[in-house]
Amino acid sequence: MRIGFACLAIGVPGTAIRHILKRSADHQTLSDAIRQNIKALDTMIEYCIDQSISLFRISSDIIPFGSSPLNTVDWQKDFADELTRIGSKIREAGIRVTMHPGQYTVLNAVDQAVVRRAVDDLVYHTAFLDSLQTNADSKIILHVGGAYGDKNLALDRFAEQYIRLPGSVCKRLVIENDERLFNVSDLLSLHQKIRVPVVFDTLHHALNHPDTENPLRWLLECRKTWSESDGPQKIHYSQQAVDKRPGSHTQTIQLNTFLDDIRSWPDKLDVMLEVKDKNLSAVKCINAVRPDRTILHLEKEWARYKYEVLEQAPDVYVLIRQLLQDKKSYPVQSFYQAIENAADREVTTGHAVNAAQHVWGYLKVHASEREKRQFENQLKRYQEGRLSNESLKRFLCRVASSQNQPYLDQSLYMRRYC
DNA sequence: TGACGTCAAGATCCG
DNA sequence: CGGATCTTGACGTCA
Repeated sequence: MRIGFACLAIGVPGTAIRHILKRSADHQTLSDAIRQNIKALDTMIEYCIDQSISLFRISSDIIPFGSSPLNTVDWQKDFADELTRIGSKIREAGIRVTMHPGQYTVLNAVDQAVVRRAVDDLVYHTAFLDSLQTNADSKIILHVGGAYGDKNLALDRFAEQYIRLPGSVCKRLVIENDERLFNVSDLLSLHQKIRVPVVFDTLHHALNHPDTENPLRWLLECRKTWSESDGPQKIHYSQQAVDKRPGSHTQTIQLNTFLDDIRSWPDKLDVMLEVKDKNLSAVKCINAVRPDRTILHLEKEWARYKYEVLEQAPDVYVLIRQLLQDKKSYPVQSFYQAIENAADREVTTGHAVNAAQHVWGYLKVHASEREKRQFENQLKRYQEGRLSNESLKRFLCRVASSQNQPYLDQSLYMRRYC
């Protein structure tokens, strides 16, 4: 089983995608952003290789206004060398990259102008994957679109538009069940007509399924829609956030639930996680399913999580340190269970002060007298409620960056503030 | 006409 | 002036 994540990596410097607003989308701005975004993709692929993540969704915003006449940049030509280089890296590492146009790309619309824009968008996504020269398993995932009062007519319109698409687009296009209109049964009937592979989305299925829910049965039905050249069957997996709108994704993947859910699944399967903490959940789930993992992998994870856990729950911090003492063990489930528990705690001022002082312990060695005074002052202001936790961390993050402390730089404690 | 989703750009506020 | 914090954007459908 391969497990991947979508679009952005938390706590990985240099992977942020730049977004451009319409009103500032001039040639130079777009060109600069595209150069930066392609560089960010390269960094992201390096990260995937380093973490042995073999499934990754590239953000549709990698080329801002990629399918709009607003974009006058000939990016395929201007960045051909770099794109080819990244593509080779992806192929050599055996990474499967995919893309997923959003809810606003509606191929089955009644309005022909909307259909034209949807086609343009699919052509753009295809052009991007083609520019990397990835093979046919590198897919573009699309929802069927709107119902317009008659689901069957809407499905027919999708099929009509599909057969008109350029072959290069069809080669990559796959369809996904959605949470409201088109369930997995609708998609399988569409497959009967146009042979397009079906991505099974577990949470959408739970919210919108045919008479029999039985997820495993439908997962296996969808499996039949994937041919050899399409690559391994791909599914989307997410969990429902409690007390949120049905369909809202959780902050992190609950590992125990995930392991329960995958128990009956075939081994040769690509699972794209849809979750707020992105790469963090991907690494977690990979560590839990791969047989080649050792406690060294958990220690590496601990280095990233520890200050965050210390801030949330010092007792859990102590517990995890004990958990990692036996170097012959591999307590992956208890380790992540403890981290998930810590994340559910309220951060108290006392704990936050304790964590900040702990981090400062590393920084003060190389800090200037001025920075030392600043820290004492910031900490005092935080304790008095005159400074936010965020501001305090931002200060620590600035000092850590200036000291070039990658260990702290990449700590999740700092992730939102660097 | 606003909700839906998403998160950074852009705007504005504040010391 | 620079950093912190709030608001908007960009898309199409549907209630």
